[in-house]
Amino acid sequence: MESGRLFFDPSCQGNMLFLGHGDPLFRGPRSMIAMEDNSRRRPFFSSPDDMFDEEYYDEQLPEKKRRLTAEQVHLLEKSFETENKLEPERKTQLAKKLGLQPRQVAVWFQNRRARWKTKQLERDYDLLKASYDSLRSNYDSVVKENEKLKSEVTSLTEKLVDKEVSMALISDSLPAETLDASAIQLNVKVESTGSAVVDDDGPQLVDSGDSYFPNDNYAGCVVLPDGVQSEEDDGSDDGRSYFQDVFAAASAEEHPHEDGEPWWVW
DNA sequence: TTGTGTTTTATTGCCTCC
DNA sequence: GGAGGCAATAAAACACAA
Repeated sequence: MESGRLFFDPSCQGNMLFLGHGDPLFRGPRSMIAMEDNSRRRPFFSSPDDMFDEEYYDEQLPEKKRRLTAEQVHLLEKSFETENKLEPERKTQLAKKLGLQPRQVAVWFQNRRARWKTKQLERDYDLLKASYDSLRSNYDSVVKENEKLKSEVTSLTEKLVDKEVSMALISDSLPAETLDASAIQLNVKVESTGSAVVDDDGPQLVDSGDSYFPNDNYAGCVVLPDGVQSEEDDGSDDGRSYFQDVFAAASAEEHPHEDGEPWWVW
């Protein structure tokens, strides 16, 4: 780039350069002291009055850009903390106080806002990532639990089918009263495994077509074993899973402005 | 000392607001 | 239309490892 940038170095006397927006920037005396020693560096202007001292326009050696002194930066930072926008009056006051051009103060604030914004974005990213990680961890544990419950259902179903087959065989060869007694016995045994597959009311071993699940909580998120059909599986399912709801809820919580959109679409 | 990556200062061009 | 803000960018200044 560097089109139209003019540096006039006074080589210790003063300098002038033209900045954007038509602002001529006059630079004050510069020292030859090494840059690493900030405290000993001289500012662009030794005083506001120097800026308009004619002798600064005399020399025209190429100027290099110099950093603000620690004190200047400190004051600018303090001012930025109180208000990150710069109204004209404050700009003029600050410039006078610091021995800088108002344009320099404005540029400093502009760059400072840009740095602040970058940092803010980083912070937001970290927060979002932490939130995502936590949600992901929750999701993983729920999936694990779901898998565990599914295998439990499969195992219990297999046991149940075995018993039903046995009962069918027995019922062909035994009198009715013996069969009733066996059914009651079987009922008690299954109940003792901790499963809730049998109603408290009494023997209900005959396949009634009812769901194995005590309530609707699992509908839609548990895949039933082959041959076992949920009562809810009647085509009325709207296709939304439990996890979608969870994520939708989490999404709404974190991003109330995101109108119903799931988090993974952002 | 030098090469390289980062930070700071400054410019340019575009946009918005009054 | 001018002033001011912002994004993108250049380039000097600086830090630091090899």
